[in-house]
Amino acid sequence: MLIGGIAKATGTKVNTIRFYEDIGLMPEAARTAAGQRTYKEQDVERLSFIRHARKLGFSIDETRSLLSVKARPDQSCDEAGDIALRHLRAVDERISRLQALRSELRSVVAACTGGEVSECKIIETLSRNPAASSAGR
Amino acid sequence: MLIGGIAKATGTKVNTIRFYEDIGLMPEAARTAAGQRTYKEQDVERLSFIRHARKLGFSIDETRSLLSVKARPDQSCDEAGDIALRHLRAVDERISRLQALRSELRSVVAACTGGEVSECKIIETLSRNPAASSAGR
DNA sequence: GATAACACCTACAGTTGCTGTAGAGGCAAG
DNA sequence: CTTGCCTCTACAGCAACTGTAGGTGTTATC
Repeated sequence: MLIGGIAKATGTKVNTIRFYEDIGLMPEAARTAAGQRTYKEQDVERLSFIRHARKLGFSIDETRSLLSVKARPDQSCDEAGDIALRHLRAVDERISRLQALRSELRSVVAACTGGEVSECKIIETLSRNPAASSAGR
Repeated sequence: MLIGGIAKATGTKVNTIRFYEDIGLMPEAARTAAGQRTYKEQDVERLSFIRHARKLGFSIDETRSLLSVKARPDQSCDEAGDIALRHLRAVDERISRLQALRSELRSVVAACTGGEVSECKIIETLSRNPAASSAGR
């Protein structure tokens, strides 16, 4: 199986696969005599795992950790649990932030009366000092 | 007022202000004889506007559009309304995606029994093919 | 055997929105 | 006149890819 095959099988772009190899997330692929990368079922599985983790929003580094946990099947999976829990908390926080943002945006949108800019509450709202309440991180 | 002053006044990093000038989001600042940038109240207001828009998640380009709408106070603010509405929709979508992701993550986390990796549902879950249901964008 | 079409190769620039660093020069206080 | 902080330019780096250029391999058809 060449790189295009594994790309299709996993829904990953070819360049992305080479990128994963560059950064060591995928192992260096075996090559044909002409230098083309070849892959086996094992590689497809690993790449699927990576893509799934990435879709769940795990960073490359977290994905790397999950992979290394996976590689030691006889040890405790607490580490994986930790990573996932930490990530869940981060997602929770992102959702709350986005929800707060949404409610502010909604009131901004509702304030648009369609009149002239000088009367437009959107522009007015944005012109007010935002730094007052939120602690910038 | 020098760049450090406006930086403090708006909670923006100095480098970020220079960056905004580079990309034309802030006008080229007037300079002292020695070449140091100087700012007036007007600039503080513009930068505050920008920061507020950015905190609401508007992209640099959207912010640029909002600024140009702001600059024409005698015209209709429909354009600003459009931008804000489009952005609201995008935020809505991001929230739904994150919520879906969260529920998947929750079940992943709940599946961790603390035992060995070979029994760990986290690793198992991630190993399953993720491409089945979700239409990648 | 020639040619076309397509997959693959390396290497690197570009994306977004900054942030950090290096090395040099300005400016007020002691 | 030195110390210490501010400012300057110019550029590298972050995440996580994506896209491009310019070249080579492979396969199918004529």
